[in-house]
Amino acid sequence: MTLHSHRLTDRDSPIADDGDEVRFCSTCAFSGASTQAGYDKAALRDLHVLVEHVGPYQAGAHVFRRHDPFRAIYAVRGGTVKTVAIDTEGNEQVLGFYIPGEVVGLNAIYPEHYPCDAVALEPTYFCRFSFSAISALATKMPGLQQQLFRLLSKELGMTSRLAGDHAADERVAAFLIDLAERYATQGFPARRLHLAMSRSEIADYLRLAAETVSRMLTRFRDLGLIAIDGRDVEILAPAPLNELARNVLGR
Amino acid sequence: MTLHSHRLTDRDSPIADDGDEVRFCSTCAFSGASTQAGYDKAALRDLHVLVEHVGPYQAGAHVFRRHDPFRAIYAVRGGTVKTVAIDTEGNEQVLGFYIPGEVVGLNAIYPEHYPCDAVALEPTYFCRFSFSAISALATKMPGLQQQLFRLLSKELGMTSRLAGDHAADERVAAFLIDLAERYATQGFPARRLHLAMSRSEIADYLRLAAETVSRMLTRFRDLGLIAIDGRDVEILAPAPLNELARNVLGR
DNA sequence: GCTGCCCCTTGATCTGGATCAATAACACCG
DNA sequence: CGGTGTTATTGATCCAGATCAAGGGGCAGC
Repeated sequence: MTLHSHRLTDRDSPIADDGDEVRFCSTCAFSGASTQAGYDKAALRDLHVLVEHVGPYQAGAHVFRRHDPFRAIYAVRGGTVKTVAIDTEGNEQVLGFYIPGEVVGLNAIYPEHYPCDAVALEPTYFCRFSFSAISALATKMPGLQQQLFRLLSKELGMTSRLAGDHAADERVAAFLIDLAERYATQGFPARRLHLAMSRSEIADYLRLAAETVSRMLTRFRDLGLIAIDGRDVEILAPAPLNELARNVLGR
Repeated sequence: MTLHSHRLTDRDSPIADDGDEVRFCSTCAFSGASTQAGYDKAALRDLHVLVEHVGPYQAGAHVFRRHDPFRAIYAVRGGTVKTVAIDTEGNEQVLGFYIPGEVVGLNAIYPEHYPCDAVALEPTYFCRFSFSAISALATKMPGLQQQLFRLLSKELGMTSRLAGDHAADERVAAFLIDLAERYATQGFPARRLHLAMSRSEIADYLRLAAETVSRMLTRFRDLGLIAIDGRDVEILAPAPLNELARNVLGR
């Protein structure tokens, strides 16, 4: 039905048609910005004008690197990205995974340099927005300003929930539930999901060992909560998973 | 020299004089907003008009509670606050400590309800800003908008650094260094700090047990890195502490 | 000055998840 | 196809920090 669910089944045309700008934007992270506070045609055109479509970035390619000067934020159009901070001992710390409709780079506003790397996990396309341009535009478009505030606040909430000390099973359950919900928001089926990231990347995100993630998934499978086929996961029993995830997701 | 350092030595007059609005604002979280993009006198007056001075909140008093509808953000004027999320098992999860010049409540923008409690740790005063009013004003005052973005992004960075998996000694060192630096930013002496929070609150913030925090402080003392007198801490050897804190603080 | 209540420290044990180690299941490619 | 590198699973052991337990110390109220 939507562009995104279409993409899931048609890997040969992985991005939305750029021709129809308005329809394109309805699937994007800033869709709410225009419709919210009354539809300002001119402002909406400004938003479309300042966007640059970039990609594809192949799996493993860097979208930006730590210490690069902050210029732009990236809305994922298709594909998946991770943001990673690598500490002095070389441990990878995954800060987040971003799927279509989500925005990468907001944590660079304050330091004015990206504090982490952004790496594509599969061929990935973005809308790139110059931050100075989009914040200038936000001045004329209260809905856009509001949307930026909301995006930042949302990510803040997500990050602090992840920061809590939770048992491994709760973390893994929360990861699955959260990802499934985010895909659902973008119009993907809510029960089946494809993990673009490795077990070890999930572990680096959840602050667990890859072995622990694997064990938890196996346990969930043995309990009949999920079905696993490599990186394809089907959620069979959302209720008990939600129960596990509850504390992590703050409900 | 500044109002804040004055307060440290004069506990009887714990807040800045409200009479001199401009001087007051020069110590506040939004000081950069006005001076940044050219000084707009009218806009600055708007900012002063929309602020409400609230407090004191006594130690233990709630500033807002989880699930309260989000209306305002609070800039700490004097005192200390913690934000806390309490999970279903009753474990306290401290999300942050806020000292004068810092802003509480930004994580409520997206959910539109406060996702945590805010509790004063000592008698505490705030500037309260209606969020709808301040974001409306931000539209006319690019510097203010920028400041809000920066505050959100800064907190995002802080939270995700805390979320990393770091050893207990690294966490505690980072806590001390970070707090000392934040006090220093506000004009307090950089080497001596008074902890407004208990060991157990520090532990709930760092995701450690209170006993572990205590042991780490003792270890640092035995190593000659700090001097401890109850809740007063003096940093004797910043270099090794910084070294420990490095990975946590992302340097 | 005494009493009760926290908060803090210190010591002794326990445990969840990390780490180490060994296969197993792939995917890619010549 | 089989070979090779990568990713995932499963089992065995270990350890940092949690938990349990027992004082010690400050301070408010009486």
